[in-house]
Amino acid sequence: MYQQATSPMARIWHVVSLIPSGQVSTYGKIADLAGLPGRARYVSRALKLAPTHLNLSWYRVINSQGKISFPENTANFIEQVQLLRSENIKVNRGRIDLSIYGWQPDLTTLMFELTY
DNA sequence: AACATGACGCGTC
DNA sequence: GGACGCGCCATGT
Repeated sequence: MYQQATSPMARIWHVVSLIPSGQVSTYGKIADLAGLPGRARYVSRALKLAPTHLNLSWYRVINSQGKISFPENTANFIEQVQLLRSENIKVNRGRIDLSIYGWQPDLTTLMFELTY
């Protein structure tokens, strides 16, 4: 908002770290909040490249259709389902109800946490 | 330099 | 819902 103090990827990681437990967000929404509208694909790349020491809750990010983006029957898919369910999120065939679990960041969060 | 590839999104049919 | 097409752009070949 005042300057690009951090790299685009670092901003993405930051935003993802703000998603509360038990809730999910989407690639596109994360991109918007990170100041990268239209860059959903970049978010997926950022998650893949995220250093493990960040302990990022990558599994809280799904696609805009409310579905897990990994193909079913892949290790990643299985793991994501387990992690989501461990936070009491209902997952049916890779689908999550965004109207129930979708993260709705409030103004306070945006103003005090996203002042790049 | 040129082309292909994504943990994507959106409009259209 | 599903299947395309197109936009997006950093990376890899």
